[in-house]
Amino acid sequence: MTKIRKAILKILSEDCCLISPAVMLQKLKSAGLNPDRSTIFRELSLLTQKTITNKIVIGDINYYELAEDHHHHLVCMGCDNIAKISLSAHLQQQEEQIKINNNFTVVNHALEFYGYCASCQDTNGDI
Amino acid sequence: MTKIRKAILKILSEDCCLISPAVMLQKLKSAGLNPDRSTIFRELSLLTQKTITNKIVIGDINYYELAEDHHHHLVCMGCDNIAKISLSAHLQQQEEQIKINNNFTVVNHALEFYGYCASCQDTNGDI
DNA sequence: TTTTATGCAAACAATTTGCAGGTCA
DNA sequence: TGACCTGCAAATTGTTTGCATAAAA
Repeated sequence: MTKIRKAILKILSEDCCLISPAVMLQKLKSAGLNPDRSTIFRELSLLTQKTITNKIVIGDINYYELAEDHHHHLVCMGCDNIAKISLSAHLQQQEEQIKINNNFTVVNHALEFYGYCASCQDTNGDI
Repeated sequence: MTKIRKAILKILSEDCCLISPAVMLQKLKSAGLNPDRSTIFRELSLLTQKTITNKIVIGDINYYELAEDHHHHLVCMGCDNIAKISLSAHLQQQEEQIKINNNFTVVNHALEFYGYCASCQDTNGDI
């Protein structure tokens, strides 16, 4: 448990939602650390390998989030903002069906909704 | 409507599921064309921009698929195979709820389930 | 002390861009 | 013709790797 790893885990738990390697680097710098980029890539992929974090790709950017805090995302195509929502209960049903119908054991899922948030709906007229 | 664009659309409709830029290049070569990589990137992002295709990222690989043939994916973490399934009816309900609860207008979504297919379950014991 | 993590520099791969020439309507 | 498409080469970005040093167990 090194300084950098501890700081990364702290940032992940505070920021609670998605964070990219680049932003992680910024935040570590703000916290007084100055790690190499490669260290961050190595650390985040290690954490993902250990299923402590999940990796999610949205619009060409790789994001990481704590696996324990599972949820889904509303991605605004107007302002690129990403909000959280949670539909896990419904998907759990689906996953049971998938086990039965497809003989496929689901261990994880990713669900993103793309569209327009309240303010971008206004900007673009009534979509 | 150029030769290359026509060929790309043909390949997309035949292969029906996900296709990466690299594989698209291979298939175009098999079809007797020899386009530059940049042409493929340009073409696929143009098609995506026109919402003719959707871009999906699974395991660090960018895939494209025809938007009209919408479905979801079962991604096997053992053998990396990707299968299609469809749960659209169920998600439509969710999208209406999102409109009401979050004032967010959904125009598209991506849903991938990660887990183990029938044969990989056997290989890994009873997961 | 033995393993594991880190920084640095170099290597890599996928994608993007500028530009000049070619193609399509 | 005028707009768009294409190939080529170069640039850019995000990520990975090898190796020597430093820190952790």
